[in-house]
Amino acid sequence: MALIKRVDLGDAATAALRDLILDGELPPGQRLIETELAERFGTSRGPVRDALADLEQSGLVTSQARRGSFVVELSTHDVAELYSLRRALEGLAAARAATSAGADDVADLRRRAAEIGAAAAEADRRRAGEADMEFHRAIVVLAGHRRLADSWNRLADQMVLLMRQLTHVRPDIQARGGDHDDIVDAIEAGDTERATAAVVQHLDSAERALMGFLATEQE
Amino acid sequence: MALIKRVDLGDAATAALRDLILDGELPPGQRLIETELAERFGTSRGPVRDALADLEQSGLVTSQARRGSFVVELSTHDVAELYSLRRALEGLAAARAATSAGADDVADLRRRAAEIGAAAAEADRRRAGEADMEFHRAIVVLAGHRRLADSWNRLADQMVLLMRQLTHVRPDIQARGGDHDDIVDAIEAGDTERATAAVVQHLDSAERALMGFLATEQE
DNA sequence: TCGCTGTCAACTGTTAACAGGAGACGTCAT
DNA sequence: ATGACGTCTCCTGTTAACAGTTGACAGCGA
Repeated sequence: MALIKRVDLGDAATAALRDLILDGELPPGQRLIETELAERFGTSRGPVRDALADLEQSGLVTSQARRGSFVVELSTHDVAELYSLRRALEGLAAARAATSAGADDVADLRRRAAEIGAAAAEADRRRAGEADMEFHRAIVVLAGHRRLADSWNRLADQMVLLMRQLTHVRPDIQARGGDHDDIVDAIEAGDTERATAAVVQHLDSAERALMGFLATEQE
Repeated sequence: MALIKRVDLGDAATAALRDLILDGELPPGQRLIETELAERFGTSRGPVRDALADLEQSGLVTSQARRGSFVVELSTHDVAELYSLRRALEGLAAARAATSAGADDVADLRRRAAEIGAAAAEADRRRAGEADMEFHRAIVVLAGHRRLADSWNRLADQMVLLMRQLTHVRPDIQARGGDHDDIVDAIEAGDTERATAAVVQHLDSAERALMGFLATEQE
């Protein structure tokens, strides 16, 4: 029995617009005109307004009253904010995951960590980046904390946009994996302190690598 | 020259609805009917929908598709989520505040801490609760971290709702101050580790007190 | 008495139309 | 040539109307 598709145009528009932005079709700084998007999606402006409001909360869009909406442009300052907040959130997530994860959860994490390595080995940066985000997302999900997940998801969208923004300029960034295993080990051992420390350190080095690249990139 | 008030009905409706909820006029579980609110605010349903969407992001309202919106009811599970996330966010905030706060910032914090004590001494729980939130908010603002502040503000709204929900049942909860001073001391000293630890410990004991109360309350 | 079915009212999701503000462009004066 | 002013167009904020769903309730049958 196939359920009948019961689309909510607002949600559909949100998903469609998010994809347009994250796929780079609408570049950072791009002005977003409600009527234009509505026509593109085949709806009226209502659902588009919903989508813009949603994505503003996700940090992908900024709105200026009576001026319009724009795809956000992330700066190095934003990178610093994103990573510092990720450390706080994912540190908590890893600790909780360490206490709650079962054997199959750990196996799943290992599989994901391996996927990152495999993609990196093939120099498939796109796939490696996505696998990396999925690895981190899996830990957040394991934490079993709705509000934590909500906050993290907003950052995740911005991270994808950030990567898009960077690889567009020069596709050279990707955290070499490796310490993903440390994280999984700590979670498997149920060691909350070490799990937190491993995640924090991992994110720290990722940020440093990114910042170093941006520094050389900018002058 | 007084600026001409340039109201955005959407924002105004959000503020109005938030006040209605946080003042307890719309109790937890209350069904929120768009047309009713629109009439109450003297607008059409558009701005009301904006407000509902906003407050859903803030965690004050839940929406079920085609079923309507409701004021959220917070459970002990939600309390646990709120406090664990607050520890993560405010721990980071305190650390950043410790590195960035100037002498006048510290003085401001001391003033706020004293206000909490004063209100508590007069057994004015309402005022003490508000002063407490403002103290914590001040630290978050000092952190100078937009995304952190955004995440925290969502939780803050839910905290106010939580207090409203509880003091309505039995107005007996209020974290006795005291360790607020420890937090300020650490920030003044510029000691990030201690600042984080002080905030975490403060929130930890506040949560325990609250949970203990809820445990006795429920049976 | 209990369960099923069909009707009905209410409310949400969606659309189309209206009004005012903001920026762009051309014109005019200096 | 340059700057100020006025017009004009486009777009957002807002409103009102339309259509489909949901839950409730009454009536019917077992």
